[in-house]
Parts: sequence; structure tokens; C-alpha cells
Amino acid sequence: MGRQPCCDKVGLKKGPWTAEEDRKLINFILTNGQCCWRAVPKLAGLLRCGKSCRLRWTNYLRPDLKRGLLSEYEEKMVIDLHAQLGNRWSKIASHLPGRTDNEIKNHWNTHIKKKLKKLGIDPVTHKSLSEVKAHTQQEQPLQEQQKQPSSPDELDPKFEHENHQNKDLEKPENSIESSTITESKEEDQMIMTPLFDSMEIMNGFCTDEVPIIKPDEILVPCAPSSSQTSTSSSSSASNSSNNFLEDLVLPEFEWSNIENCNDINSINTSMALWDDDFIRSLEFLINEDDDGNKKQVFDAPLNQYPRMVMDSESWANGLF
DNA sequence: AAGAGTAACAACCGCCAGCAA
DNA sequence: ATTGCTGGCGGTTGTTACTCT
Repeated sequence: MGRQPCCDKVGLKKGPWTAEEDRKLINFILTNGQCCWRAVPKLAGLLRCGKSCRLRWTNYLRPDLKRGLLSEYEEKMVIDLHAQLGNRWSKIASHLPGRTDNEIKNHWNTHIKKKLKKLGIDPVTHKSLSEVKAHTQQEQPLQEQQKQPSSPDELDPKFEHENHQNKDLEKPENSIESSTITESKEEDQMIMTPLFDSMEIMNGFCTDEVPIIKPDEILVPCAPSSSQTSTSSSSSASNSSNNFLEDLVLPEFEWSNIENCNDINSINTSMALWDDDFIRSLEFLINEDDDGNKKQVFDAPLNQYPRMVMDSESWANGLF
């Protein structure tokens, strides 16, 4: 037998996240760290599917995210990495601390593509457009002869870029690429040019490094849920959601001391990494409503949550 | 000022690899 | 070995903001 489905999708909310939903999700992850996403919406009191929660967290709520447009430097990196990796946005994002694959993908499609075209560079091949044009004109008669693809790769857009890469290899003098695509981790490292080394020094944060907790270590807020709903200042405002997130001034995180997330002690240690100042500022910011009035949104100060021990069966059956 | 067109980006959808049951 | 769920990924769509006429 397999596992339970991630969600039944019945009665689940879709569309933009409200400020209240953001608060609930942040509240939950601040308190519990990251655990099984399927359980998050139930435990956090959200009518969302786990996948949606994960996406919202990784793409928007994560504390390490940079906001605003990509800098010229970052843009240059994206272009360079795209030339080497193609549309592997997550891989590209992994070289840009604080940026998400979604953000980079969007930026590529809306900004960089146009920029490159303006500069006469084909955004797919990273070659000059005139050359690409000439190349395709040369190939056209041949392609008409061979309309049936000779290999499955040709049908798969994923391979399109790699095919270009191979072509590029034939004419390295025309490419801005500095290395070839490889899947191995070792060679992935080699993609990092000295330019990227400075980025490595930055305090990179990875969602994988968010403390993972065991089911029986979930902290369940004990305050009545009505306190949350009564404080919901704007259930419709993705705008207000944006505002309160823009205001968040988040500290640098150091997750390096979490060596073994399966160890309960290390999990407790990891929770301590959200230092008091940060928690206070977060509470202050999150508790502010749209008019700037202070409100109690967190059910209780984070350090006052009782640690509720759940047995694994309760967890598995989702009895909350 | 209003409507149309365009840009920007958040969110969703479907697919897939990995893995637990 | 098989089944089917989870989490991650890339492509696409929908919504909002902005600009132009």
C-alpha cells in the first residue's frame, strides 16, 4: 500500500493568499519548523493543499528571500547559468542565494529574454540572432526531409536546449558559455566561476535547512482558534499581505549548527536560532494590522507554546 | 477620466523521481 | 516487485499594476 493522498482538493481554497493565511503559515513554521507538507494546512488551520503551502513558503514567505528586482550582477549570473544549464531554474536558483526558481523564471521570461533579444542574442541558444537565423535556414531543407524525429529526444523540449548545447560545443568561439552541462555534483561545482565564489560566501539559506521535525514534536497552539479569526483584519488583502512582508526586517540565519535534524536536541537548538529580537520584531510586524494598530495575532508568545506529544497514529490519521 | 494594451509576478497544473508501505 | 504518495520541478495561466491613447 502507498501513502494517503496529499489532499482531496474538495473545499480547498485557491487563488491569492490572504494576510491571515500568511500569518497562519508563518506562525506554524516558526513554531514547528518544516514538517510533512501534507499535514501543514490541517495543523496550521488553512484551507489549502500542502503543495500550495510549500509553494507559498518557498517562493514568498521564507525569511531569507531577497525582495525586489534582480541586480545587474544577479542578472548576469542568471544569463551565464542559463547558458550552461538551460531552463533548470531550480539549479540556477541554487547559485543565487535568496532567489527562488519561480522568481528567476519569471524574471527571465519578462525581462532577460527581451533584453537579450534587443541585444541581438537568442535567449535559447545564447548565440547572436543573425547566426541562429542563418543556421536554421541552412537546416530547414534538411529538416523537411527528416520531418519524422529520429530519436525521442527531438520530441522532448527538455532536450531541445541540450541539443543546442551540443551544437554550441561544435562552435565554442561563438558561445558565451564557459563550460558544459553536467549532472554530477562535482562538475556542477565547476560551473561556479570565480564570479560566483563571492556569492558562496554570502549566508546562503536553503529550504532543506529549515529544521525538520518529527511528527510527535509538533507544537500545537493551545489558544482558541477564535482568537485568530477575530484578529483577521483583512481576509481579502493580498496587498496587505505584501505590505507586512515588505516590512519584515529579517536577521541573517545560521543553520550550520544543525547537523542532525533527526535529533530532538538539535531540533530544539534549531528553534532557538530564531533569536528573541527576531521573534519580537516578527511578532510586532505580523501583529500590526493594516492601519498600523497592534494586534495579537500569534496565539501566544512562541516560547509559551506547550509541547504536545502526539503519537504517530494520530499523526498518520490526521486527527486534528 | 476611462478603456485598451502591456508588463510583472504570484499561483496553479501536470509530470516525474524517489521512496514508503 | 508493485503500488501510489510526496516533494520538487518546469511550464503555463490568472490577476494586478502600470502605461498609453
